[in-house]
Amino acid sequence: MSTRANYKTKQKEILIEYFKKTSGEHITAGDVCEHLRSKGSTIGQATVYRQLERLVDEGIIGKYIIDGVTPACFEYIGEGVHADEKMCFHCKCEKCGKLIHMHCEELEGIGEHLYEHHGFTLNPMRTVFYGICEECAGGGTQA
Amino acid sequence: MSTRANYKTKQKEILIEYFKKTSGEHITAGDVCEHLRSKGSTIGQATVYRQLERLVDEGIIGKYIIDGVTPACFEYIGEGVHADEKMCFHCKCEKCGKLIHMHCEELEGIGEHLYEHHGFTLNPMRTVFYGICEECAGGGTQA
DNA sequence: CTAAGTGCAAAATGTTTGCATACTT
DNA sequence: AAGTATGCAAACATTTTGCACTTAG
Repeated sequence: MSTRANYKTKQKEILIEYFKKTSGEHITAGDVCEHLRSKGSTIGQATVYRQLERLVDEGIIGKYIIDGVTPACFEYIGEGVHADEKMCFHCKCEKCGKLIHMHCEELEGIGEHLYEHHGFTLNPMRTVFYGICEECAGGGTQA
Repeated sequence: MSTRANYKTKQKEILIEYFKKTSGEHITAGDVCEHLRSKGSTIGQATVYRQLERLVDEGIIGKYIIDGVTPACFEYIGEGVHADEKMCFHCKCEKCGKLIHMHCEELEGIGEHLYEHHGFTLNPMRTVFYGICEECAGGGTQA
């Protein structure tokens, strides 16, 4: 957990740039590879995965596991900034598959509750709420 | 979503029995196959996966996605009973990998909150909270 | 008898790993 | 120069799928 040499490589820069640019979007490892390929600045997928993992560790991006079949997706968080400031939660609709961002103070409370009452330090970055989104629930039948 | 003939097959019975018996435990598809193999009543893994999916649909078992690499795990919920009664949440420790059951009324509140304020119908069955468990956080260095 | 479920094995997919090479410091 | 990151391709693990056969209704 500390064997992090952290060289400043071109590939890492590119990845960070890409995530910074797509801030707010959910990017999969595949998306990254594809995007890079189309940009000419190809990066081996092994490197992509390795750097992604590292960037998550460094808190630069967040990783969200959707369902284990669908590839995990990543999202820019910030470089120096700490996530506490945004505390962004995610909700995944089980019907339409949509991933919803959610900024909510009430929800932030659960983090505290979990800590105070259960000794569990919640990582909102990785936690995804599953359920049915408004459209799918109310709307009725959907795609 | 309704092409469910639902025959009463031996395999299905066996699976339900197994989950009923292991109520409270987290079982992976692999666990099921392995267990069955050792019991002599082998069931093709394709069937296991297919039935597991079905049982989840029927609300007999719940499915929990852990990290996308680790196999998904399942857990008995009940046959006639509806999950609302137990509202069991799960917390996954990112360090030791432990999956913690959690019965908590406070947390149940978030379901309501999500619905009332965000129109999102939470599925506690599939939602897993990620973070660091008490032992790993307080204890210090761990396995 | 007909439709549905089963089982085998192969396929598909996302992610990880080994090793030689290129690059950072 | 020494150590790290990269890249390719093969390896892995889990889950899905095709198809012939068996079973439930």
